This record gives sequence, structure tokens and C-alpha cells, in this order.
Amino acid sequence: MPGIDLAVSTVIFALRPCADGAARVWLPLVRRTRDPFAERWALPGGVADLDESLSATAARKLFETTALQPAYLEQLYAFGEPDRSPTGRVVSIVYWALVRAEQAEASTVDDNVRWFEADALPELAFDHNLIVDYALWRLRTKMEYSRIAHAFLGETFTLSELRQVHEAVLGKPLDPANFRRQVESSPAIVRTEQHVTGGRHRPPRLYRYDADIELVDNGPLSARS
Amino acid sequence: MPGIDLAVSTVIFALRPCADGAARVWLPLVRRTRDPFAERWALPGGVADLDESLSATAARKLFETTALQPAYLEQLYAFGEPDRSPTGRVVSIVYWALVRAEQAEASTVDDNVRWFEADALPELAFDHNLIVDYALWRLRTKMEYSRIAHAFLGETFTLSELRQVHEAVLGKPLDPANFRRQVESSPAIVRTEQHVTGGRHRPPRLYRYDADIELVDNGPLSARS
DNA sequence: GCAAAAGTGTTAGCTTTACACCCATGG
DNA sequence: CCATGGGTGTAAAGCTAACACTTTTGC
Repeated sequence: MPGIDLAVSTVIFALRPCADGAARVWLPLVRRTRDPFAERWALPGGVADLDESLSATAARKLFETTALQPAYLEQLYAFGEPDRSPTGRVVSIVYWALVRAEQAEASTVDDNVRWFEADALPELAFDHNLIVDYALWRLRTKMEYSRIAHAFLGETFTLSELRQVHEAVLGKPLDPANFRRQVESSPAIVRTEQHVTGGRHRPPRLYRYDADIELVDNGPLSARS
Repeated sequence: MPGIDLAVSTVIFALRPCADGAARVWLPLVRRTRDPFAERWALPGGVADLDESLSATAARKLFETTALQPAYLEQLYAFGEPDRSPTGRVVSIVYWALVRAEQAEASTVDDNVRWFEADALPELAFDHNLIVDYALWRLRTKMEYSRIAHAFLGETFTLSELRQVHEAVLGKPLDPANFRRQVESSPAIVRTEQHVTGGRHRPPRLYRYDADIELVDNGPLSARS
């Protein structure tokens, strides 16, 4: 008797410098080795584990295929149309993750795992193009009202780095002066007394996030693991 | 071999007049007749159907238990902690729905289906209290940036009725003058030439929604069924 | 000094909020 | 004519966006 298969997949985003120097949004995909969609690129994932929470499965699968450890992980959506897999009914609980730039550079890259620019993907397996489009939309809309940009950066960062993250995700330039005021008015971002020297200009101040403040307000779900 | 059971449940919201005349948010629950949690109240739902989309299953289960047909239906979240059911692993894809007031009055109410005020629920089965809290949070936050209030109303409505919907959901009074301007500046709401007579005051104008404009912007997912 | 990026100041225009006030109807 | 809610006007306060300008570094 055929049942419904439950899968967990993850859309992983990182910022990587583009040809022209500006940062862009990239994501790692895995090459399918079996039918259906053999040789096509797909999101990393696999079948759900009986003894593990869904988010733990997402994090584990993600680490096993790409060696990445995400700074942020959130459920995106459950995709379950009856015809989304030609081999039978599969419901995929999809997560999305953000990883820091250093992490992204150190990730596994071989013949079966490769990074792609999010805005220029090939045709993917299953409904994965739609899934990535939706994840990108969520990343962009959520960037405007939450602090997730921090997940792309290290412990401390300059306002210029933070602004470049926003610019890369939103795909448009922001006014440095107004961006600064907007950020400084937020209690979640605190200035340190450290500065970065070495650039051929005035040394910028380093900032850090207040760890007591959640990156995202998920209401009643925020307290959960 | 024990596997993972896939369930579909729905949080159904409707507005009903409270004791003091003001409208409040209510939802229908079903009484469990079997262990675990026998006699406790729970969200309507059941196991996923092999040949049906998840949203279709949600709508069907909802209709079978309450005889309601929702004006709005959206996926809320997939709940899948390993310990959320004492009898085995269950992943629940939860939807949330809005129904019009006339619908709510005509719904099935018997010994095993009853309406409860959303802010004063008893202890429910499984993790359903958390689920309702999250759905309520989503309803309230989404009310502020989308047009879902329309799903609580009929084809045409007065601005006063629309304002009362917002007030009931947000739980606070709104300035009628400012609310009017805010609504009239939106292209999604259009004035008709009809007025309501019979009240002992100036007859209010009727408005309707422009059906061409989606209630909610779900980005790339908006086009889907 | 000069280039470049950090950081500050200023202003016009828009949005929000609070509240005063007039309008049309039933009783 | 009065109570009631419908509907309009208006001004203060706050926020946003654009951009001029000053500061501090490396070369």
C-alpha cells in the first residue's frame, strides 16, 4: 500500500562576492544521481527521521551534504501538492537557512555540490524553483522588519558591512547616512569601542548585536528550539 | 515498523458578538472521543489523504466536522516535535481559516463541536494551545498589512463594520476618522453608490473589495491554489 | 594635499495621530 | 429638536529621503 513520504529540505543562503565586487545571494545545490530528475540540481534534504525534530533533521541533512552550520534556521513551508513528484506522494517540510560568509567559503564543493547565484538558477528538480523563489521572497521581506542580516555576519561588524548585506539582499543601494541612523536607533545593535584600522580611510567603528534580543519575532513560537 | 503519521488540522476563526455587544474572536473545537486526551477539546482535522492537496484536505475535514466553508484558508505551520503525541510520531500540517459571521451562526453545534472565545480557552489536547496562540498571533500581525479583514464580512459592508472587524481582532479601539482615510486611500476597497437605511442616524455608504486584488500578498505562492 | 570612506547636520515632504466639527436620519 | 453614528477638516508631531558637509585615515 503506497503511503505519503515525508521529506525535509532546506534552502541555504549565503552572500558571496560577484564578478563586479558587489555581494550577491548564493545557494548550494546537490546534483541528483537517480531518477526522477537524474542529473538535475536540487535542494539538499532527505526523508524525515523518526526520532528527531524537523528542524534537527534539516540541520543534520544540511551539514551532511554541505558541511555548513547555519547561523539561522527557520521553517519556510510544507509543500504537498499530489503531483509534485512523479514517483509518488511526497510532502516536503522545507526550511531556510542563513550562513556566514566564512562558513560558505569553507563548505564542501565537489562534482555533486555546487553554489549558484539565487537570481540565475537553472531548471531544478521537482518544484524546487518555486520553493527557492518563495524562500528568496521571504528573505527579502523579512530583512525589512527583522534583524536577520546579522546571521550573515560575524560577532562584530562595521555599519558599512551591515549595509552591504542589506544592499545585496534587497538588490538596491541604500543611503549610508539614513541607514546609520535607522540602525543606531535600534536597541538590538550596540556600538563597541573598537575600530577597524588598515583601510585607507577613517577607521570605522565596530558594532555587535545584543544577544538578549531575538533576531526575529515569531510570536508564541519564539521560545521553541 | 512504526512510521511518521501525517495529519492536517485547522484553526478556524470567526467573529461573534460578546456579552457586552462588542465582537470578539471565536473558534470551533471538537471533543476527542478516544485516548490520548479523551474528552479534551482539540482542533478539527485528521490524517492526510493520499490523493488530495493539503489545503483541500484541510477544507474538507473542516467542512465535515463543522459544516463551515471558509472565506480564507492559509497554511500556518508544520508542527513535528517528536514528543507532541504520546502514541507515536505525528507531524501536523496546520492551516488557519476565516469564516463569515453568517456562516458561523449556521455551523454545526452539538455535544462534540462547540465554539470557544479565542482568548479564554481551556486546556486542549496535544500542543493545540500553542498552535492556537500562534494562529492568533498570525491573524493579528497579518491584519495590519493585508486585507484579510474582508474574509470576515459579506460582499458589501460599511466602513463601520470593517472597523469593528479590525477592532475585534486587534482588541483596541480605532479612530473612525483616521481609519476611514486609511481605507479610502487603498485601491483594493471601492465605494458603491448604495447606502444602508434603517439606522437612527445618517445612512452609511456601502463599500466592496476589488476582486482583482488578492487579499494577501504571498509572493511567489500567491498564484497557487 | 588628495582620495575615500566614516560620520554628522539639515530640510522638504510625507504620514500619523488627535480631536474639533458638520451632516443626515429616526424617533 | 435631540441623540447617534456618518463623514470632513485641520494642525501638531513624527518619520523618511535626499543630499550637503565635516572628519580621519593611507598614500
